[in-house]
Amino acid sequence: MIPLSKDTILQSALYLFSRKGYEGTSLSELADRSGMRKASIYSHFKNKEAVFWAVIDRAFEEETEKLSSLLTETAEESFQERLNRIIDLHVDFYKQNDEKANLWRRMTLFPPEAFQDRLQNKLMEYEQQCNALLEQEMNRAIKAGEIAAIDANTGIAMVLCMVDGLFMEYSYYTEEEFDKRVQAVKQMTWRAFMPVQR
Amino acid sequence: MIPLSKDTILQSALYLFSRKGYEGTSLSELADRSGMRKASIYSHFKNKEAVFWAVIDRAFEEETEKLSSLLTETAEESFQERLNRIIDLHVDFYKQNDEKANLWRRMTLFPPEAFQDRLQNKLMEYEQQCNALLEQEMNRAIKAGEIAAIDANTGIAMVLCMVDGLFMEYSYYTEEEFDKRVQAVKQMTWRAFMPVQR
DNA sequence: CCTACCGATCGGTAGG
DNA sequence: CCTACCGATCGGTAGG
Repeated sequence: MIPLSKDTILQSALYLFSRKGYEGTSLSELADRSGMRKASIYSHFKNKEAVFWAVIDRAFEEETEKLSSLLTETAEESFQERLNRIIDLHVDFYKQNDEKANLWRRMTLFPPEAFQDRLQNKLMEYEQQCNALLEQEMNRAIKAGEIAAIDANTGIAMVLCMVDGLFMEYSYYTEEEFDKRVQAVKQMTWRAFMPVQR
Repeated sequence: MIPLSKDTILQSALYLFSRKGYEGTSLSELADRSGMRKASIYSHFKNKEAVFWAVIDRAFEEETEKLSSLLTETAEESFQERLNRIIDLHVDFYKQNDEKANLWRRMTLFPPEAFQDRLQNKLMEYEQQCNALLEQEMNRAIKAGEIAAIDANTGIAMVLCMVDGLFMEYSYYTEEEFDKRVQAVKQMTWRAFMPVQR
């Protein structure tokens, strides 16, 4: 459906934008990597900005889709299982989509100035979905006595903070060290939620 | 001690590097902001790279100093207090040194390619100190029965992950929303550590 | 601290 | 998809 050479440009752009950022990637690098001359990129995209949005829109679509499938597919599972699932969804994303995860990291923290607002909107949409999944699940688990009676927003804030922390840490620890951290985080997160006698 | 105009360049460079990154900052911008011509920067620094390391070295020195004072000053306090202190040390840093914190964020995740190794070393030094403080304190608190008998490395991993998560979140939430998250994180972190009967 | 300049590279266009 | 080109800007230097 998408012409071969256009798709090649998009793949090369994902690679380069994730490693060098938008401003740090030149159209001639992009052309080299795509096996054509710089000017030829303009037969597929209006300008550099259009390449950017094509890459970003595609990446966001794929991830929001994954999250909403998780939402429907795991409706029957326990809180602890579902909690681990949402952590794993993110951890697997960091591990298996190295380039896309790194692009996400860049766009969250250091968006190109001119694109900041439009990117912020896209990120908020994603976070809303994540929040909804967790809130619904948390309230259900509290009622069932499966976890302690914590304020749902407090619990959600903590889970998302752990996910964000792992997100950062993945890019500067070795894979072995990172896996230890994921285990530690799951264990301690569950300790924070489990019901206790006081 | 440091000549006025040299210090002005360093301040401007911190401002610009934190907002636009190293490669994204041009020497002419830096000159404009410092109230001089581009060529004049070369009377104070050998080249752009030398400006970079002057900014970075200064920022790291200040932060490692703060951490080691905390280590000695709070020796008498309880685990929960000291845990909150180390979270606050970082949160206050994000809030009160906006530019420096943002520079730190950039250098952790997206270091300029050529400087990556030297930066990694500096960051590891800092993390070692943080680790040492927490490990010593955690083992003491476990022995005293003040917290549950968790593996120290597991506990440390969780605290650092929360701090890293807040680090990311500070740059994309409003201050009000962020403060709520800090409170939530402190509360849930303590729940994960407190001793329980099972 | 300045003016005046260097070669290299940037994003983008003309015209085919 | 190409060759050939544009004005603007980059980091850095000469010489004062």
